[in-house]
Amino acid sequence: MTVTPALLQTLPLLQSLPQVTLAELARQSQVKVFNKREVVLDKSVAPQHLCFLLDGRLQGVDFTVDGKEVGTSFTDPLDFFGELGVVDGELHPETVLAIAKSRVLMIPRATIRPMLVAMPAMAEALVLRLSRKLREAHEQRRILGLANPLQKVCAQLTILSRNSPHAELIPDVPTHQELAIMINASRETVTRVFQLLQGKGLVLRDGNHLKINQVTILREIAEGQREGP
Amino acid sequence: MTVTPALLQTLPLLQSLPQVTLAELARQSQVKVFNKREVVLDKSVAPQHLCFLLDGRLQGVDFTVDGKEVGTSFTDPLDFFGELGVVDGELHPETVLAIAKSRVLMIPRATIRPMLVAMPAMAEALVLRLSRKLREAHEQRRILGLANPLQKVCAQLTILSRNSPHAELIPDVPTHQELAIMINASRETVTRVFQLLQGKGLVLRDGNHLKINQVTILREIAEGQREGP
DNA sequence: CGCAAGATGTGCTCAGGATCACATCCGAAC
DNA sequence: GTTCGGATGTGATCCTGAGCACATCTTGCG
Repeated sequence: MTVTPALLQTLPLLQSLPQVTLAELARQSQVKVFNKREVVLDKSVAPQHLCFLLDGRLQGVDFTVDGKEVGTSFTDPLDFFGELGVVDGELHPETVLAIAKSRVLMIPRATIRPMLVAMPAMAEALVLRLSRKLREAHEQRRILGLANPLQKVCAQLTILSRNSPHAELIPDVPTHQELAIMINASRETVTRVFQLLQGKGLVLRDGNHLKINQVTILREIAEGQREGP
Repeated sequence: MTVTPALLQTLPLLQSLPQVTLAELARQSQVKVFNKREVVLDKSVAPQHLCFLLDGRLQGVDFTVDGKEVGTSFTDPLDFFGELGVVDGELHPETVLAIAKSRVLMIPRATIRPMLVAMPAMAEALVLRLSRKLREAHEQRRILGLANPLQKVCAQLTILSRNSPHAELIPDVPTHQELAIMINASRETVTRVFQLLQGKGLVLRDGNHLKINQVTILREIAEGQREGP
């Protein structure tokens, strides 16, 4: 698949670049398609590309020695990932998996890294995004401190909904298992929470998507201001 | 207390700066002393300073509505914090508390922010440090997925020891309560784990410090490769 | 030196969620 | 349409760590 400068310009990180640079980047970039469950980036390798998710959904996961999985992040379309390895040359801290069919744009490290440090506008955009990622990590950590699985699920759904183009609809919604590892809960517990939420008409499964009826109520439950028995 | 350029030069982030700039920064900076349990940075305010910990130890904490506390990070001497607000102007995501008597150097946002974006060497240093903070957040998240409190405590101690000047000695060691909120455990559980570790002679409390006998063994326990019955 | 506050140590109880074991259900591929 | 693998739904059991209630030990401080 060919990459056009116009496509690159839709990516927030690259918006400050002049057309000529975009054209050059486009020539060096490639797009790969990943099916559900395919590995996009492995924990044991140093990423050689800065990656942008065009569509679909990815999840960052990590494994403990006994095989248990923890989830650290979801990637939404247009966001980038793999930047840690690009920046410092170290390994990627987590494995990135496709949890829905996804298209990923990849720009070689050798091309993009010099720009990231030499062009102040790009450096600033990178710093701002890294800062937001840190804020997201804090927020995710906060969820893990919540009192019960109901609150945790609601908090996680709130985040997913906030990052969606339409707040009331979460596209390519993660499976119960994928949600479970994000909030340190078992798959069955997440299923039981969903039964409760669906019973109350707060969420509705629609094929690959999840409709949220009132995000506000979910947020209130997450905050512990509303009960769910 | 007066701030000297020589002091500033000991800080990794500022090492690339010329003497004249350091002198100017020194004039604008101040050092504050915080006693144990004092608030260094509040979650509800946008930081107006880039802060460097000179000595002591700080902890980032967050609160849930029901008053429960979660801990997100420890700050070791010479590291900086408060950069998120400096960079993007938003609120600081966590409250930073002194958990030991600490000295903090503060540089006004208005002075330092322009340098951070305009000087490529500083921008790169900032990007590298933000990247490392993200890696640290991932690692902390990983700990929360471990199977039992013994493993979690050992993993946390391993990190503290790794960041110490001497791997075998953790200065200003956090209290059981402070450790507990980092690993999502109760204070009592952490106490019981410490009893076990001390009984085996793996760690030794020495006033404000903690001596670690063999970091390797701790790491093995954290990895689940060694039992602790 | 003695006091008070905070930190640590320890037993007991109990609930909540992990785990296991299945029974559906659904959707993609053929 | 059929089939099959993954996803979801649900009960029963068990066990760990939270929570409570104290006792004891440190430490800073007047």
